[in-house]
Amino acid sequence: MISMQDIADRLGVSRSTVSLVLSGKAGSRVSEDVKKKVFETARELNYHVNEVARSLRTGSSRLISVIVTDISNEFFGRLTLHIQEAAKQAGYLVLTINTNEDPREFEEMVRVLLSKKVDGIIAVPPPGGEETVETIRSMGVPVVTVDRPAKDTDFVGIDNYAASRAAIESMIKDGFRSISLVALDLDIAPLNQRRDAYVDTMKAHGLDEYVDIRLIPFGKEAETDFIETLSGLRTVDAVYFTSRRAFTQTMAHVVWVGMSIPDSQCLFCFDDIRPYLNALSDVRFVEQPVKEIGRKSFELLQAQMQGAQGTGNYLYPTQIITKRKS
Amino acid sequence: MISMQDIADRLGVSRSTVSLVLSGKAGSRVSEDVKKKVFETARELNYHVNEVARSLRTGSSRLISVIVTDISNEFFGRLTLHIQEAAKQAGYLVLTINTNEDPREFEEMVRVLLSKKVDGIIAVPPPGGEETVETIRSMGVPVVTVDRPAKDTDFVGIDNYAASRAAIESMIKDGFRSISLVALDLDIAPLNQRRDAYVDTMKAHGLDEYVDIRLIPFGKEAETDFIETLSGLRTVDAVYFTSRRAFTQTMAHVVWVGMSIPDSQCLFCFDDIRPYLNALSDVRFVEQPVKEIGRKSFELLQAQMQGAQGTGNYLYPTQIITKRKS
DNA sequence: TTGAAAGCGCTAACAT
DNA sequence: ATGTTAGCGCTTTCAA
Repeated sequence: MISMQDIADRLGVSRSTVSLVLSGKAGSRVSEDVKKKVFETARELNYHVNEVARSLRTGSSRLISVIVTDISNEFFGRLTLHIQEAAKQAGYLVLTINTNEDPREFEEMVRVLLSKKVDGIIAVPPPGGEETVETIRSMGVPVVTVDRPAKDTDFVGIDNYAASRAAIESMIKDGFRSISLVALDLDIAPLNQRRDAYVDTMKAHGLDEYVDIRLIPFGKEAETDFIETLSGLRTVDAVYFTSRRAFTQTMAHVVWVGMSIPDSQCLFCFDDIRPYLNALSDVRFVEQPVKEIGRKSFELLQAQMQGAQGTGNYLYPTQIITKRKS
Repeated sequence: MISMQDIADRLGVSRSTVSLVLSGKAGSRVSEDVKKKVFETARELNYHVNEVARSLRTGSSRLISVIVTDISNEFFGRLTLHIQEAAKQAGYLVLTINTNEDPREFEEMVRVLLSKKVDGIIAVPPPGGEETVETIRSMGVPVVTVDRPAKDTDFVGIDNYAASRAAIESMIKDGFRSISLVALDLDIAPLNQRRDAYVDTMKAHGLDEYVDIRLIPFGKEAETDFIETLSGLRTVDAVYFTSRRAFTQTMAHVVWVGMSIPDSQCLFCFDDIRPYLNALSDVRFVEQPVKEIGRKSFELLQAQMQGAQGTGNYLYPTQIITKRKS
């Protein structure tokens, strides 16, 4: 492996001179002549800086981590994508981590990441992950939470309650009365808020009797798990899915249990299901500005890495998309 | 920051002793008494090993990279997930990279990764990325390609030609004759092979006159780009999408241009579209064993990291899933 | 304008 | 059973 020493030896200069030149910090401290020779020799020898050594010396790894619950979930995939784009611009590489909604995995991976000396962490904390977020903070490592807030940290997300209320009201306004809710059986803030807004809004409109909550067992795939969840769902006016995962899992199973979806039924999903717009007669969904959320979270992390305090909440507006088959 | 030296000072032993104990390499070389004290003190001081220093010293970063074209694409999201799971088991962290199908980004990021001293790279090479793969190899860094093969490297994927032929034959067998193909306008091996198999199979069955290829401009989102692609598509017996992205983009736009999908039409997609099974009358798709592909690619990388040569092709069988609305 | 020297935190060969 | 020492490749202060 070629090191700066090799270049220095070749040219009969010291390795500090080479370092100065190659890291662009030479300014007028090194003669143009020497500079040119250093660059030439570096190219000739096919020299590449060893970032590990640099990290050890400078104390900065130029590595951040994005911790999500499941990278194969399209929402988190996009979120990660946009954070990566922003990070790349700023010269950071990103370590992605999946916690699978497990606080122990979260904690374990954070420990590893801190050992790896990441410069910052953007996390979607799993249920019960609050202390781990606190650990990160207490180690003096910048941290931003996304999608689910945590105490005393920058948070970027949406107002789930308000967005969910708007969703329910859009359906009620169009005359749907018996609206059932389908959700993953998962105790996380966004899903809880969406559920609460559903209940409150239904009650506010005198539709108490139609409140109907069905939970999909999380992490299971067996068809039998769905039988109960789906039972009688055909007869309601509308179905409200509180996450895309809830929607796609239901859609994937609905057919296996011999169900079909009535043309008159309205399907409302929290999160983008644009590709389904054509296939069903009345589909609506809440769109989160995931690109903005991703970019903002990196921006906040970067601010913290430059010394900012970081205890703000940044809520983005959502949008309801509606399309009825004509 | 607490270092091994701090622990050594506290106990009046040398830091090599501490290192030996903490890295589990002590064996019988250090007395049980000292071992216990070292562990205790480490806990007390809340010591965590500095992996950067360790990497510099050992020459191994315990970091690998997964380079895909787009992490927000569900197929690649799942692939990444499964690689991460395998990597975590083996004690590696993974840096994910998006190339956006751009060979220049691919090359640039590989340069950065090599500087970061990653122990290995699993890549989905973008079109024109062959030399960059060669660069990785020439630097002596283990590399495995997935989804798209490259010369002289381990490759994991499927037999796209055979799978595509089987897809077309399944439709022909059921009496569909005018079968149109919709694909992303992208010059990459898997898509080309799927297209070739389509043409060949149609011809082999005397359906030359129905061969009809429609390309979706890659990376554009404007509705106008789809008008031409979709024109007249309503009248064919079946539509064959050579990737999920082609399918979802089409489905998302079909409705905006005032189209609908006839009940008699068969939609066939390369890649899992299970959630759509219910929504359309005759949907079929090719399923890739993405979990196996992911795990195998890490396994091969690991073998290379342990000294294996690595020039094998590993093709996995695919499966056709069919569901008609009853 | 350049060089010498120290040191980041760790490991491992070699002594004792 | 434990300590000494050298050094991984780099940056940075201080001296020349």
